[in-house]
Amino acid sequence: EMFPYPSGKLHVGHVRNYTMGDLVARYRRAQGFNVLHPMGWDAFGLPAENAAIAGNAHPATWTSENIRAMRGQLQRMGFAYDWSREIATCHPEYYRHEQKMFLDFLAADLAYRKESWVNWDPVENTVLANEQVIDGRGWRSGAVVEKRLLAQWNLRITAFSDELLAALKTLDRWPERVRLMQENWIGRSEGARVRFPLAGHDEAIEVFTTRPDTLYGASFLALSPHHPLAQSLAAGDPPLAEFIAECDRLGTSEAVIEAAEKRGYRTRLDAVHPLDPARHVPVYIANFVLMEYGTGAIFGCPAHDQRDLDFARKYGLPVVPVVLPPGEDAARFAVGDTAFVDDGTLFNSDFMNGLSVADAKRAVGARLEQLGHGERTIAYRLRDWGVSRQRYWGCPIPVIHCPGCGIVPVPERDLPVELPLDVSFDRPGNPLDHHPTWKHVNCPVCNGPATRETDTFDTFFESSWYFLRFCSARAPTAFDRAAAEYWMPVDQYIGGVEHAVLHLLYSRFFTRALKRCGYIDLDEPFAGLFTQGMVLHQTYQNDADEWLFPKDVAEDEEGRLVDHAGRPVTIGRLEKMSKSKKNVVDLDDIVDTYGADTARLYLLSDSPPERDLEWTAAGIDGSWRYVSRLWRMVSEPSVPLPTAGLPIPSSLEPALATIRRITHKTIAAVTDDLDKFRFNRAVARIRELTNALEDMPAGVRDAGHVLREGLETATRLIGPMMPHLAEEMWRELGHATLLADEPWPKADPDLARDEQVTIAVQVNGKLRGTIDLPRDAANGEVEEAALALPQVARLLDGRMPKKVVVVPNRIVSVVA
RNA sequence: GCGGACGUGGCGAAACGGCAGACGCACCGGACUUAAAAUCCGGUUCCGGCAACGGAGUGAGGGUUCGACUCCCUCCGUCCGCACCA
Repeated sequence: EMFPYPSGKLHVGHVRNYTMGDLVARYRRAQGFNVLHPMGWDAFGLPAENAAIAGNAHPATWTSENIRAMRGQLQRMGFAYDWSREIATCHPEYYRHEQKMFLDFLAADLAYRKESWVNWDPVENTVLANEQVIDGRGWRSGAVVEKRLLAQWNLRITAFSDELLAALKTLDRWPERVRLMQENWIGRSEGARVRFPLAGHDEAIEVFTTRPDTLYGASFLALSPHHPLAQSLAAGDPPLAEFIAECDRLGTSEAVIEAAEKRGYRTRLDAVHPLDPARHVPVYIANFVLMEYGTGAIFGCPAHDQRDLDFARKYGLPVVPVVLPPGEDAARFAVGDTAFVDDGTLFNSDFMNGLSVADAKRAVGARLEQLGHGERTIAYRLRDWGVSRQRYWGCPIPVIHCPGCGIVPVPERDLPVELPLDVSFDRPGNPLDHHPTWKHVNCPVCNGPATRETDTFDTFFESSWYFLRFCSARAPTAFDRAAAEYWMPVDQYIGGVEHAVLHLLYSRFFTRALKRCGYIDLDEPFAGLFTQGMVLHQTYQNDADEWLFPKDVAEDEEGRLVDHAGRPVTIGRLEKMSKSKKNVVDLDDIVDTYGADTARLYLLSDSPPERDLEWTAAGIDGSWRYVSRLWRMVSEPSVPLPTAGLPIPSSLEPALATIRRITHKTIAAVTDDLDKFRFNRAVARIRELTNALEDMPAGVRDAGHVLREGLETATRLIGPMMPHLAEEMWRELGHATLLADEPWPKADPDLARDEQVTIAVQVNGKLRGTIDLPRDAANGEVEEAALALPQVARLLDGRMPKKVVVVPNRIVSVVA
């Protein structure tokens, strides 16, 4: 399972995740697999630092106290982890290894420092993510966010764009949804780079396009405000500088972009059409062109791109169609308010005239390459991963800034660069910057005065390789290669879908980067992935619009919902459990009241594991009743049980044979369900078995043998789900061994096979009755029995059926 | 806008193309109890019928098939991801 951030307390969502993982681990172990089931702590992160700023505790203390509390909760739930492999990423014994990895990435050109445009909050003195900018203002400070060009460390994930995309096909045990999300995120587009020379200058503007076939329809060029050329033009053009500054003020969040009007600034430059030097097109700076994608410049073909069309209409630029829709007349076709973006036949396009879009792309690509004006290429949406954070509670980035030597990596012998613990949080900004001594060091090259990098790694850095550390958690190196190659890849990974393009993509990249640096021969970290649903709960609000905890809501005498002050309470939406909405249940309360097993069983039984689950008081009560019933069945059996281990007599009363059959069918069905992650079905099958055992006929010879087999089977099958009670049941049934060490039961196919089968009979597709026959009866016999049914005979009314289809042991379909 | 998933009783849900609603929640009736809780027994898709039984039914409409919750097409709805990506 994905390891948790030690936020303070385990919540029910965690428990659902870990219950599934524990079930899989225990089930596979019982099947004889060598199972590694580790647990650890993703221990760096913002909440710890915020707690420190609020004056509560030092991040290190806060984090280790949370770990202690949550470890206790995990143990109370009975999750079978190998605690000897426990890791916390905030320990130098852990993060020193990723500092070494970073140095290796630097050497391999997989890490680099680059200036990039970021959202800067001038009050908090830190970079903000796009999500943290609301209406152009910092979400906490309310200050207008500035765009700043800042030097940040990046990991070159784009070096693996094509590999990461192509290898998705090999991840056949991943949810389709997650693979699609990664595919879209990587965003591969085939197209071409085209160079437009600038009229009267030696320079050229390079654009990226997926539609080089529409090149003859070009009527303008547009550059991103951050394009180097735009920046240099702005130096001698104050209105342009103002235009660019205005674009920057708007920020880059999607909501802002959505609302922003498309605007352009006409530069004094014109570009020469690469295929027709006589034609010149105007060059604009436009607010909708992204510097981060393609080349930061586009050519506009209004007839065949809606956005370009809108821009052209606004600024009065020509609209020249070059792709003729099927069935249109070339002489009369004109573009109105809607650009034509589909396939058609090229026209107005010189050598491409008459070609399809696909053929024209090939033709123009070849021509551009021949002329040296461009080349076919592939663009990706994926951008390199910026890992610098202006935060204290993270792994120090192991580099030194020397005024003489520039950026100098910390020599390996000086690792780890330990995070100092004697810091203060009384000033805004990064405590590492204010620390009196920590950042001042001598340059490892020239020995002159220098300073440490005070940014720390994004915490996704730690979680990108922790699974490797688990394979040999106390190794002096990052991991023991042989151990890692024995265990990896992770056979079954379980976690939330929210990491589809974060942790799960970063880890895939990291594994490949480590391979390139010679750490391990491994491409993919996670062979099997399962994304479980969230745990939801009703929300409650009183008439003062205050959110209420479920346990603070009660019913008054008239059955209305009220809070503790008697104010009326309304039921809100079903939502993911969250502290802010207070729709949470306290795990310790649940375990105190019902026990860990009841909680585990409930989390497995009510919904399919990939779907969201609503937590209800009635639901947990229901599981508790079943847990109690199971114990009663074992501790007060309805029929006296023979001693454990005696053979079951081979000839049994038919009623007993039926129960044995159900027992063995249940083994087969539950095994299949667990293999396919259908945990809710597995629980239902076990309940069916126990229902059948409760109907055990009294006073029949050998009933005790059959009941014992049934109860032992139920105990073994349910063991991985609720291990505590299962061990008690196993002992109560007279065994001295640990159930956890018992092998998984095997179904006996001979005992599971039905002797009699019930066959449905349809007439004209409608069910009209059933017939009971011995298993595998001859088709003719089955047909005869079906036609002999009075209901069938009545419908046939003496006629011969037109057709009879017999599906052995299942159904007879009569066409009258 | 692009991509994807999902629509089944009052509710959570089951159903290799083969008896729709397993299992559970809730509810209704009964037993036990002075009473309640717990427990046990029975019922519970809808319509008609005392019943046997008949009819309808898996978001809507069409199609393929002896047979469709399941496969195909169109539409409606809900949810999720991405999105000025050139």
